[in-house]
Amino acid sequence: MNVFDAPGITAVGLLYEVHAALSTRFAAQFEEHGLSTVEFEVLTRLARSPQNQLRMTDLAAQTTLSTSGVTRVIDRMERDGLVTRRACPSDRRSSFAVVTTAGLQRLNEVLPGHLRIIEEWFTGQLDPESLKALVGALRRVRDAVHPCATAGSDSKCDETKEPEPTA
Amino acid sequence: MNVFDAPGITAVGLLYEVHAALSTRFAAQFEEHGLSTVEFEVLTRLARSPQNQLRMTDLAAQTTLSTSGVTRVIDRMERDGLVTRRACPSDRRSSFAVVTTAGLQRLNEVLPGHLRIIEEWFTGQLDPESLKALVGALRRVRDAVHPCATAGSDSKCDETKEPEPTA
DNA sequence: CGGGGAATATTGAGCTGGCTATAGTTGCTT
DNA sequence: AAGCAACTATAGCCAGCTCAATATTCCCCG
Repeated sequence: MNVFDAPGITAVGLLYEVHAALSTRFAAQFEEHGLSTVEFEVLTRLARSPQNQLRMTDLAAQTTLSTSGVTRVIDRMERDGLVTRRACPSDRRSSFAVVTTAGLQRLNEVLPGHLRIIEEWFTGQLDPESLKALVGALRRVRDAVHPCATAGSDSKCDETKEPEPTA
Repeated sequence: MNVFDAPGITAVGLLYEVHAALSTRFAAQFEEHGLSTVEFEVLTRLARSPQNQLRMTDLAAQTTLSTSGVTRVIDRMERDGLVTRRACPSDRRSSFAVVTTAGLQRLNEVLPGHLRIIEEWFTGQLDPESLKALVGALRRVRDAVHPCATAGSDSKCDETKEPEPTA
């Protein structure tokens, strides 16, 4: 009847609802372990990077934060002992954020519950074919609207840009 | 090999990526018309409500904002002439937010482009069967993790809680 | 070499939203 | 009928983020 019932609106609305529900649930579990969502994201990104480290700029590119946002979240996490800063030997402008053993341990405390929630709230709700269809459709959309897609052969978008882990 | 390649992580990561890409694109278009994402969401919610109005509390329940957040966004939108406050005749504690004709006009300026972006970035990337599968899967997850689902027969979750329009 | 433009991280200023307290209102209960 | 608990909107305070400005460093090109 009205525009708000358009199929596209419904689909996007569902996507937003699921995203919001998952985000809220994830955040609640992160908080049980004294982490915010961005802190978990930073830990994850660092832990899956070579030598458990990433330049501030690259960390910003892999998260939803600006570079100044990264500076501040690393400030907090360094204060809490989860990461440290390390000067880049080859470029004195850059500095690395390195996850500490305490940071890795914190991540290991959080991950099992995180995976359990994903299973309980998301993947476990779908039979394998539906999940495969969902992932396939999302991947197609992602590939089509990926920042690289619109920027053409932008070299900034190299293969190191992985799907965001969960946050 | 490592935990980050678990299927659930990949699926959630894709969901987050698509959500982030759409959010960013939507926000850019909203900004062309001088609206923020929450302002668009408020306009949409009001416009699809009876008499173009909603109590502050109900508006908060239908958005991602707290009640004080709603107070403030309505402050800004009232200042910009998009909505007005109206006292509730039957309950002097409540007040309605009512969308003005200027607000409706602004919404009508934004919506066509919004729908076009949804088509271009999302639904248009999928063949009809894939889109149907995607919507079906999302709906199943949504129904399973919907706030009402965990709260049991919580009367606060009535049928007026629709899928979020797009933001 | 050496200068100008790009890149990098950080800081300050400002905006936005949540949490909590508060004041006013309602309606139930005894 | 009175009191009390719940509800409603708002204001104060604070956390976290982005944007713009800044200082330092790198690189390219003459």
